[in-house]
This record gives sequence, C-alpha cells and structure tokens, in this order.
Amino acid sequence: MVTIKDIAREANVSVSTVSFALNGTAPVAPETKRRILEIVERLQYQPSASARSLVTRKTNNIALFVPQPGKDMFHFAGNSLFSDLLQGIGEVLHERNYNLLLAWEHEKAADEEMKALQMAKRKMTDGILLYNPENDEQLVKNLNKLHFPFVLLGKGNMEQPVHRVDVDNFEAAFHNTTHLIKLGHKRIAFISPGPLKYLVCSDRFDGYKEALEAANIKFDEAYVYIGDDNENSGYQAAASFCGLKEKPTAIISGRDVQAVGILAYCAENQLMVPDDVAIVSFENSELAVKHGITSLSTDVYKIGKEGTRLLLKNISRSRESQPQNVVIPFELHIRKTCGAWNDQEE
Amino acid sequence: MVTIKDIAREANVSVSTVSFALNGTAPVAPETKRRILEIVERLQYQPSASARSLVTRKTNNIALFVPQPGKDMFHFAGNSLFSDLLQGIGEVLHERNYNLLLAWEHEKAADEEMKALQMAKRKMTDGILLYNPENDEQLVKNLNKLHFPFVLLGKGNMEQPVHRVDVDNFEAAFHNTTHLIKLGHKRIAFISPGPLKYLVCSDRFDGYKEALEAANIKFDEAYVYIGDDNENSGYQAAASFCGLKEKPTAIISGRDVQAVGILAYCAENQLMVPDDVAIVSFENSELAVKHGITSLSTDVYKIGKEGTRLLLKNISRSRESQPQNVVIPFELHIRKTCGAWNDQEE
DNA sequence: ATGAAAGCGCTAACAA
DNA sequence: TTGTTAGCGCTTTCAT
Repeated sequence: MVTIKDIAREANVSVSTVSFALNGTAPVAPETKRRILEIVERLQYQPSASARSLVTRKTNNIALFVPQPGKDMFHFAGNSLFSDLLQGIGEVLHERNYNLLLAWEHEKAADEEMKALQMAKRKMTDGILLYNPENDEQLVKNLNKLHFPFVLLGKGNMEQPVHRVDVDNFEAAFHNTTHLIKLGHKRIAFISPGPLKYLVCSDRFDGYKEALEAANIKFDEAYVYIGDDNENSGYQAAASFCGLKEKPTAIISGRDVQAVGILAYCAENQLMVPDDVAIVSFENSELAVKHGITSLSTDVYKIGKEGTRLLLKNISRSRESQPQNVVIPFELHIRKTCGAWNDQEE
Repeated sequence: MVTIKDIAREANVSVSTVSFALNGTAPVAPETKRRILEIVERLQYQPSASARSLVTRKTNNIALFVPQPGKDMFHFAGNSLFSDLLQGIGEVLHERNYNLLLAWEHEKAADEEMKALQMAKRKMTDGILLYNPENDEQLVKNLNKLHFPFVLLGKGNMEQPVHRVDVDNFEAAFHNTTHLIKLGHKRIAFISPGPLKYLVCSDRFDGYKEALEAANIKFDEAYVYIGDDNENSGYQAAASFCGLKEKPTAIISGRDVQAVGILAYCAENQLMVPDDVAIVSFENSELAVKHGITSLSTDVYKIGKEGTRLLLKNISRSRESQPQNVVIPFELHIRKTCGAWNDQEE
C-alpha cells in the first residue's frame, strides 16, 4: 500500500511538503510540486480516507436514510421516484466531492440502536438525509440533541424544528383548485392523499379551501373524502361524490393512483371525463402519463438536489443555523382529464 | 465528543482495557466490564469509525456501483428490480454489520478518475459490488491489478477472470422457448426486454435462437421485436407480429409488463390466450401473478444476496480465491397464458 | 519553501 | 487481568 511517506521519500521531501502540495494548504515550489505530482501519478497514490478523516474530522460522506426498500417507498408513484431522488442527490454530492452512504433500519430499533444515530456518533458521515421517514420523531429528536446536521426530505409533519425540503402543498392545492375554477367549475370535490394529520394532507386541504374562498365558492364538507394510497380509495370517493344530489363537476385527486380509481368508477358508470367530471391530480407519475391524467408534479429530483445543498451548507457552517424550509416549485401538467387539454400540446 | 479515553478515565482503567472489553479481544474481569459497559451506555459512546479503520485496515463498508441512476437501470425489468437488489444486499450486510456506499460514475471517466478505483485506493470500502456495469472491462482490469475484492452482479461478458453472480439468461430463454416448443408451437416470436447491447438481452436472444435450432425450427427475423420497459412495447410487438401473414402462435415476452401489453392487444383483437396466442414471460413479478402470466423468475433479490455473500467471503479470506461464478437458479411459474395450465395446480 | 513533530482515536503487542 | 506504548496515515502548527 502506498502512503504519503512513500511519496515523500521518493520525492526527497518531507511528508508535510507532500501534504501541502496535494492540498494546497501551503506554498510549495513549482518544481517540487511538479515532482511530487508526477510521483503521485506514477505510484497511483490516493490518501487514505480514514487517516484523513481522523485528523480533519470530516468524512466527506453523507448518508441517505430511507424507509425499508422493497416497501412502498420505491414503489410509490412509480419507479422513477427513487432514481430521481438519487440523481438529484448524486449530482450535488459529485460536484462537492462527497460520497453517499445508503441505509435503512432493518427492524424497528429502539432509540440507541437506530442506525442513523450510530452512524452519526461513529462519525461515519458528516450529515444525514432523511427521506420520508416513518418512525422518525424520536430519531429527529436524538439527532437534534447530538447537534448533528441533517435534513428532512419530503415530509412535513415534524414537531421538532428541522431543516426540511418539500413542495409547498398549500400552494399546490391552491393552484390545482384555481385551475378548475378558471375552467368554470363551481362544485369541486377534494380527495386527501391520506389522513389529515399529515401536514402534506392538511396543507393541501387548506389550499383547496382557500382557493374556494378566494373565488367565493362556499366550502361543502360533503365534497371532501379522506383517501389513501389504494386505487380503490379514489373509486370510493367518486362513488361517494356521485351519490350526492348535487354532484361535483370536478374532483381534485390526492394521488395519481386515486385518479385511476376515479376513472374506473366513471367508466363503469358512463360518466365522461372531463365533460361530466373533470379531474386534476397530484404526483405526475407515470400513471398520470399513461392515463392522460392532468397532474401536478412534485419534483423529487429537485427535492434531492436542494436537500443535499441545504445539508452541505449546514455541514460547512460552524454555528447551527435557523431551521430552513426549502420549497420546491411545482408544475401542473395538463392532460386530458381536466378539460383544458389541447391536442396541439405535448 | 466522547472518546475511548473518556470511558477509560471514567472507569478508572486504561484505554486498552476499554478496547478489550468492547471488542472481546482480551479477557476482562466481569465487574470491570460491567462498569465499562455501563459508562459506555451512559455516555452514548461509539468508537470512531475512521480511527478504528485506520488501525484495523477494515472499513466495514462495501460499495455498490451502478450505472447512472435515472437511466434504464432502475427502470429495467420493472420497478421492483433495484429495491429487490438492495434488499438482498442489505440483509447480508446488516447481518454482518457492514454499511453500504452507493455510487456511480457521473461521466465517462478516464482510467484513473474512475470512482470505484478511487474508493478502492482510498480504502473507503473493503469491497465492491459491480452491478451490470457498462464501461467496465477497463475498471475490472484495474481492480484486478489492485487485487481489490469485487464481485460482478448480473453481467457475464467479461474477459477478465472475475467473481460473478447472475442468472443464466441464455439458459432461461432456452428454457422458455423449449417450453413452448414442447407444447407444440413452431412459430414462436421473441420480444427483447431491451436493446440487444445489454447482455441480458443478447443472452436471451441467443438462448431463444439456440432452442429453435435444437428443435429444427428456422429462425425468422420478423418474429423478433426489441421492446422496452413500457407496457406499450408489448402491445406494439403483438400488433407487429399479428400483422404478419404467418402469425406466431406463441410469444416470448421479455418482461411481465410487456406481456400485459400483449394481453391488452389480444383482448382488443379477439385473440384468445393461450389458444390463439400462448405467452411466456420473464420476471415473475406481481404483475405476472395478477394477470395469470406464465413467467420465469429472475431473482434479483438472490443476486444481491449471493453476490454480497461472495464478496464478504472474499474480503475475509487472506489469499485470493479462484474466480467463482454463482448461477442463480430460475424457475418457470406456469400460469394461464402458456397453455400448460392445470387448474389443480398453484 | 520546507521540515520536525505532535496528535487525531483507536488497536494490539508486550510487560507487568 | 490490566497498563504502557507504539503505531495506523494523515494534517497542521511551529521552527527554520
């Protein structure tokens, strides 16, 4: 194994000079530097990561924590989700010369066995990216106590003060609702992607109500359905709405998969989309493309990118900074289900 | 930051005793050990990874190298692929107390800039898992020259002697084709799961042709379609085949999602499956179960698992061992689309 | 511009 | 059973 000593000996200089030449941490005579670099190249020398980490107290690693793979996370919203996230993270990391540790809890671990916590304490990584964590509140609390740099990706329902990157779900729902209103709809139903205890959901709900109010449309409790991640919840919601005397003319679907359920219901019941029922969804997954569903994108690539940027920023800062909440802009992809489709497009 | 010294001081013992107690590398009096452990617990001590690595020359990391994410790799063969791979790798790693570094080349890097090589030389990892590498031959050569432990996952066209874990795609395709031949089919079409530049694809293609030849069936170029990971490619393939004067009586689908596309085409065109068209696919995903598609399993989970096992075995061995080629067995799951279905089964 | 030397946190002889 | 000590390969004062 070739070490800095080998280089030093070969170049007839001290190890510190080699270090200076390699890191630019002190002036080195051009000729000396040339010689050193040449030898480094010839001997294929690379400094030992652990030796360097030990003294600099920096690993140049960051760790991405995800829920169990194989569980919904990778499957949620189609397969592009995770690769998009990685792509975003990877680009920033590569640019800044960081490496990525990928980890997940294998079983529900009690407090001190949490892998993320261990990695932090063992100084295996300089910071942590928490993607859509599940049993998290406790982990976040511990990380905070350690004053260890970390950023939450795509999840908002924390009580703890945390750095976080996510789409602005309030604005997104406001946008979707307003889009329908502009198309002339007055009876607009809302399906939540999940229980309202999740901030994603309640934010969307608020955005929906706010948009109605802004348009002077009165909010109707009967037009709200709390869905989940099953296609069937969209189907059920549609069934529920269409059972009303005053059927809505448009539905805001919480996820693309719910929209598919709505489409199924409509097909079964001879309802034309978008003429009888217009649909606008969230996610803009492959499902949306496949079924021609108008859907608002929640850009996971950007979440990865901005999240990593934020984390790196916090790592390099000496003092802790105010918890920051980065908001990723969204985009509404118009397709056939909302009634604003134009064949020229896309 | 709490170090081994803090523990030693607090416990009134030397650092070596603490080390011994923690690692079990020397006998320690039960009472002493108890005291040490209690303090470790209280102070939440975790040994520094880099300090330990530096002296033990072991990182307890392994690195998984993948082609660019966001490219076909994650999409290839449906979305479960990557998560299955990770699951398999993760289980073994977790069991053995290893961590996972995930990396990919961001641009075609010249020899010495290859990330995998750098990580090896910097001793950031104890071994490397190479998943389906693209520009690899050179990397493999370099890794071999370094005598650095690595294992190839899911790819076989190496000239270099390497450890490798894969399904035998040639055999798998041969098996699928022969299965159809045995059922009496003579006009058998083939859909590639992707471009033939991928070894998975060309191997399958070869296996298909070989099986035909073995049965004295002449190969017909018109019976070949290069598909992709969209359902539509199956649909298109079916349309293309059925446009021929001599329609095939059976189709080998490259992925389950393609088979679904074929089914859709058949449904639309009043073709009975398996009577008019028999279908045999690869992947044996949930899609296959759901649609009753006969499908051959290519178990990526096992590839991950066995690959990691093999790598870890090589890491712990002192001398280098004979390149080993682990072949993951496949299994053809008979369902309704191939005509060999029997209601008693499953 | 360069070198000597201390020390990062740990393990592992070797002594006691 | 425990302590002393010498490194592991590097960075970084502090001299020169």
